[in-house]
Amino acid sequence: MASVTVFMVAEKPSLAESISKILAPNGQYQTRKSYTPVHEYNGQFRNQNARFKFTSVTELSNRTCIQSHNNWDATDPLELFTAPTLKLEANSKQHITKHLQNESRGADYVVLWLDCDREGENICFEVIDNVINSMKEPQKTKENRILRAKFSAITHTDIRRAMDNLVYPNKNESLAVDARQELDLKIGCAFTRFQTRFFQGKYGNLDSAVISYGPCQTPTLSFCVSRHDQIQSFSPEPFWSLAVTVARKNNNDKDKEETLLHWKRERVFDRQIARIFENCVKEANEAIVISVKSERKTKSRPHALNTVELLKHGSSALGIGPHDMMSIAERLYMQGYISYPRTETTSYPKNFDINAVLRTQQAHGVWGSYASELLENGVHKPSGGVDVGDHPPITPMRKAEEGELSGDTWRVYSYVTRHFLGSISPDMRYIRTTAIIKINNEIFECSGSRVDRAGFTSILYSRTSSDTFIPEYKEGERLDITNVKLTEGQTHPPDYLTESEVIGLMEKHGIGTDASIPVHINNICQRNYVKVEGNARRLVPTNLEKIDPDLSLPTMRSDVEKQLNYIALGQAKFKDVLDHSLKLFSAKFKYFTEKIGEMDQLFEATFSVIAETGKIMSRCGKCRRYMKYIASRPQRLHCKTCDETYSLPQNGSIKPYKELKCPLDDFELVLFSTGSDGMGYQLCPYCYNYPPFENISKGMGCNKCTHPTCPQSMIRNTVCPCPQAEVTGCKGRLVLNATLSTQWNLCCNSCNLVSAFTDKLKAVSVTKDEYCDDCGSSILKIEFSKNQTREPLEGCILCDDEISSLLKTR
DNA sequence: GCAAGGTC
Repeated sequence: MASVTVFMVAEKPSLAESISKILAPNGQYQTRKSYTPVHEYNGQFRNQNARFKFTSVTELSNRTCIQSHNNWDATDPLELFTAPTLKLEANSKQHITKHLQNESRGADYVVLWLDCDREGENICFEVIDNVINSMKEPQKTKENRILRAKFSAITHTDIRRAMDNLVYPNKNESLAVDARQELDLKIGCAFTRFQTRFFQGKYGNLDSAVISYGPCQTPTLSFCVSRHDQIQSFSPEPFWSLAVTVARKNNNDKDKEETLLHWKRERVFDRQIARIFENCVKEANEAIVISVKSERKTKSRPHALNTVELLKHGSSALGIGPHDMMSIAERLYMQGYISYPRTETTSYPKNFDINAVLRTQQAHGVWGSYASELLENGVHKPSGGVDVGDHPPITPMRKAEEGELSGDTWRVYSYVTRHFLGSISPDMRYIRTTAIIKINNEIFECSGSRVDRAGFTSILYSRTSSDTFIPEYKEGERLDITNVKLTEGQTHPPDYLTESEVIGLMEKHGIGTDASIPVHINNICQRNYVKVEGNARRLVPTNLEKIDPDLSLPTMRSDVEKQLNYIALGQAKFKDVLDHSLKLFSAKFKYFTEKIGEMDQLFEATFSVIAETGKIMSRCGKCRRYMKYIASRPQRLHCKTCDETYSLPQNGSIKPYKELKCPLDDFELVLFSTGSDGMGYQLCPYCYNYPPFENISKGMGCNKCTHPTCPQSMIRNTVCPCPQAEVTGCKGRLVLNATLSTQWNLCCNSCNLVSAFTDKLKAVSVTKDEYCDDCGSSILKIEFSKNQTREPLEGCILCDDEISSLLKTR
């Protein structure tokens, strides 16, 4: 019988392996090392003998970039909304692309085992793009040979069922993700650039390199800010409360217990009225017990552990921030101590072998006997929780003793294991007794509770809740009043949100995912919008937090999500939704830029205007007055008279330099030193050129070898693009310079006009003996720095729009 | 230098 090849792809290596284990006959397969491992086995597929090849992707995701609009200075942010976007390969993607192409060569079928959510569907289509041309008979394959496995848990039944019911990938769901990516990118970039530029040009002590905006990070920040506003606008109110103690009659003095009662009215806000109540109680001779009730109560064991719960507990109880928590959990997972730490699921899947996990902990030095007891007496099946079908809950995978893991790693492992044990332990049971006591006509109560069965609390908490006792009162019993006191208090504002509360709010409003919540919180901390304070880890906004309220509502995200849903369900076209949303946000953006004056007033209250900050540094080449140096990030120079801000190289110190002037533009030079090598560079803050200037200004050509027509430097045939050329008759030629390694610029050797590349470029060179067909200028080759992932450009500096858009002329 | 979403 003929044999077919079935090529299968999972989202990560661990999944390819565990699914192979389930599907391969007798769990037997061969593993071959490649970019990611490939598992192979023989079996049956659609009644044919088949060779299965199962591999995975890791970092396939494409990055979307906005072509030719990377220059912050040359692009109006509003243009970003209509600019074309590009899907570009991440560096390491080249390997995975090749890997997929090689491994799928000659395949008859492709089965996609990517996570069953929209992101997964989107990756399906990326995989398809990469394998389609390697498959046997590519033109025929599209419809019925590329198949999607839909699974919700990594269990035998679920995986087998998925294999027997293969479907087709859903293009609409994938398109919804494409739309989200494009929207997030364009909106994020436009607002971030505008905000950053606007405020950095104006204020001196903004302590952040960038003032970012995003549909997740901004609402996250706004939770913290609205609590801050509540606290600021809070005015305390005085209140009065009655504290009454009673004691049983007929008791000897020595064991006469006094019990503090709780006033049913709690407190009143009027002093006069409080006095009336106080007198009313003071007039009474005794208190009467009206009723005594005992109730059995239970506190339920926790659901199985998911990521959000782990993060919340980490922050509130262990003092470990979400970002650190994830890297610790990641490490524990990689070393095989715990299961996959990114999951939303809070209930153990049906086939989850709880006892097997328990057995791994039986010999544990701390909780081994507890685990054994559970095994003997039977576990308490967890109730409630949801199986989202992504990954099983977070559980321990193998035993680790305290000495084996260090510090926080051990504390996290210990919590994961205790939580697991707690989630299958009996509920906590306690008895609560409440006595209602009347004094004149005022009602008081007191209550106590006694733990009947500690249940899960004995393993999950280091301290189990202790009992509180009250005397065994009887109905109708009369008590002595031993003390009546009117106490005065003040209402307090709510406290700042704890990190744990913010995580809860994000989850509730659907902001971010289990994987990205720590990233968003980390972002707003790192960019100085909030600070984590105290052991309780409360997020307190800094001065940077004032953003337009309309744009920071958590509903911003969910409204967009609604639109995206229509795409996913096939009820709306990708383009229509995208156009609609882009138009909407572009209108919001226009409104925002017009209204920024109002926001500005808020800023003026907390920040000093740039002209009033900084220290005097060097003279401006235009007005000849002194400019001020602003040290807060990003360091820059500001000229008050011209109202201009000039950027400086970062990560180094700036000093005045001998009052020497740049021959090109009259700006005074500064000394830039990085400290690490102790070397200083003399630098013109305006054109970024550095000595020897005399060569440039004399039109001598190369500023390295000083040769007037050095081929390395001179763009031989390129006339100066200076706008005054026709008037001034400038016939200069351009000289190519590089200053401070990445700042490339072109300088006219006659009129000294400088055009600088503001993007970070790896290299700019002149293509030898190639000239533009239209104007005869030299052809320029531009290579971008690594992190830009842009293809090199080649073209004429005067005629090629893309190249000239990279240049800013000063 | 800018988003958010996956993965390592």
